[in-house]
Amino acid sequence: MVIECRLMRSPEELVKSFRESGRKVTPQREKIFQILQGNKTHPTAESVYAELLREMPTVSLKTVYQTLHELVGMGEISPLDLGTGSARFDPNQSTHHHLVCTRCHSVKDLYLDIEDIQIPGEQLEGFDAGTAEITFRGHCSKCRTAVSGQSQIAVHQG
Amino acid sequence: MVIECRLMRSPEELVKSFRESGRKVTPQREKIFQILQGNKTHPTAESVYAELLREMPTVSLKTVYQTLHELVGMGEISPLDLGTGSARFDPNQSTHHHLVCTRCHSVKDLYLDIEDIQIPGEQLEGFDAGTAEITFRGHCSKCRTAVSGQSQIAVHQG
DNA sequence: TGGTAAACGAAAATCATTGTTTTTTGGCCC
DNA sequence: GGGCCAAAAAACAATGATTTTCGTTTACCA
Repeated sequence: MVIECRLMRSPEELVKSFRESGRKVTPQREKIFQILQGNKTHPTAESVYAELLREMPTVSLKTVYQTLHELVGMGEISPLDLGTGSARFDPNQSTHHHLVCTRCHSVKDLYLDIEDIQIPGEQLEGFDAGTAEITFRGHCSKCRTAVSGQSQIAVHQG
Repeated sequence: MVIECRLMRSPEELVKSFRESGRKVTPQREKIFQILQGNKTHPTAESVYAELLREMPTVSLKTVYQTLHELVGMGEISPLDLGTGSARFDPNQSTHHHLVCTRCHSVKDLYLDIEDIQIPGEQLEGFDAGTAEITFRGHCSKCRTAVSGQSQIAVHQG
């Protein structure tokens, strides 16, 4: 499997693309583009909002959601539901999978060179599978230490 | 990879287990055990509640959530976040994956006989991956027909 | 059979997200 | 540069899923 690199376009290109598709470009939107560019933290709407607030104290969360949805619709970012409570958005559009820490909810990208997974036909029952995401769950290095440390005083928890 | 079969224990065994661990057994809980046993619909808390209501009109949703969480904590059922809006619970604890219909949100179990997936060490960075779930997204046979039919009148939507 | 901690039910609270309404503004026309 | 108008923003109410709170009831061990 060849891994191809597809990142979200640059803020400048997005501005152009927004205008071309009849969308308007506002300072709020431009700033959101910048926050997302090259962002590898798999931000939630809330975390984008928090960063945006630092420069635009009156911006509303609704605006963030709306812009993120526009970007998803245009195929610039991917929505991600990793079971961490809120939706995440990923400007990295390359084929990749995720490591999710079940303790601190951090997410790390994973590039796997795996063969296409074969699904036995009798189990498909006419299902048309377009995408396959693999989510690995466990503990990140930080939490692994924290958990083993913690277990000495709270063995019976969890 | 050998697929081993681990189902939720029977209602009778769960009653015993609840008592042994200091938990109390109420009629509400017993009924929830029965609803879950052998259930392959990946029910949400809400759908368990709906079924429970038929026999116990005064039961509260809170009771359902509490009991489901107890069962998750005891390892009898698995919580499942498949991006369908609400958490689902699966009494089937065998290693399996899921087909999720992006249109009607139905979920189907999938038993894949795949090798353990190798993660390149340099990408792991000390991460300790315990589980790997593969989620296939696409359209179930019903929705496949529905979607292609619909597209003739609403080509520009979506 | 009674005491007590656990579980229950009802309703309010919370969290993530979406709708609604009113006001503001980007981008085109002159 | 000023005006227009639909799109976007802001403020805020509303929704759906889940959790908290709190007063009441109940399982179960003594």
